[in-house]
Amino acid sequence: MSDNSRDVLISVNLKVTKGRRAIIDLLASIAHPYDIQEIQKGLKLRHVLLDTVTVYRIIEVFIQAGIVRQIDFREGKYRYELASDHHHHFVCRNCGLIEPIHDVCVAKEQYGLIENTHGVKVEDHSLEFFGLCSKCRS
Amino acid sequence: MSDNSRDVLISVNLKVTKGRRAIIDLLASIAHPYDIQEIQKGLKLRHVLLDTVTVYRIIEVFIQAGIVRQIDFREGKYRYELASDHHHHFVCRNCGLIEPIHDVCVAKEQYGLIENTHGVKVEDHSLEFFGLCSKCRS
DNA sequence: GTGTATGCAAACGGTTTGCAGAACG
DNA sequence: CGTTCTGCAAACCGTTTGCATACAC
Repeated sequence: MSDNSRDVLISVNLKVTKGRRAIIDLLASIAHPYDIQEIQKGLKLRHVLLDTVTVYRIIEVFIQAGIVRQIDFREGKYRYELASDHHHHFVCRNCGLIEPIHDVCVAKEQYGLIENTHGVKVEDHSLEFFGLCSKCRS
Repeated sequence: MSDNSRDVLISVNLKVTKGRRAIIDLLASIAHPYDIQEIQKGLKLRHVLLDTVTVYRIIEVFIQAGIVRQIDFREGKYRYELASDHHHHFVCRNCGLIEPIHDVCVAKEQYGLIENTHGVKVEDHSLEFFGLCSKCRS
């Protein structure tokens, strides 16, 4: 288990447990957001057995601490990824392929405008693109 | 019931039924997206009684037809609004207030770039902002 | 008349809650 | 050692499915 996971937890004042460290390591290693089941199975491959409920609770704590982001791909469930690595996704509506979009985020540039116009404080946003992947186009 | 609802249904080749017309009229009248329960209750106030399942099925048909958009505010359920009126939303993470954001949509401008870079066809996107509303800031 | 839309009952999947025991600091 | 985290069982809620009846075209 990486030293990084311990450091991350300490930096946000969370207790260091085996499950929490393993989830941070797992999320740091994946190419696209995982749902709760995938996280649990990924942990199992790493010989870390956590109850589904525990995974939910750890993820919830991580979201509150701001180190994990909750993502919706219109599947009727959420996916999760580390918040540190800000980017968006393209989701194929036919085969479900998920592709990270690493281009400049244009949404953040709008925060100031929205805050001034509406008197709110913007902290986060969701931005996902939907359509057909190259395979499903043909 | 408005003539508009009949016209909309005919224009997308859907059968004209009382429930479908009522849902279109309802969605055309609301200031922010409704969830399934709110739609059903809103219909009840208009003396249109539809089973929950029927509301789900009508909404599903409308999404396929492209006249309704599905929206996620990280509540564990979806909300719906007419697709004709493209805009985004600000959601207060404390009190749940929903505010429409009518500024220019910067996400659509990215479609071409993403399509060229990733070889996909972008058809739609989600873009919602989260934070604290003016009341909850203080 | 034919095919689709609706209502009802039941199932389903993701998520949350309560409580007792285990582990962190 | 006190507080927090975890596991287990059960409940919860949004959503989907199967089938019989009613309605649109």
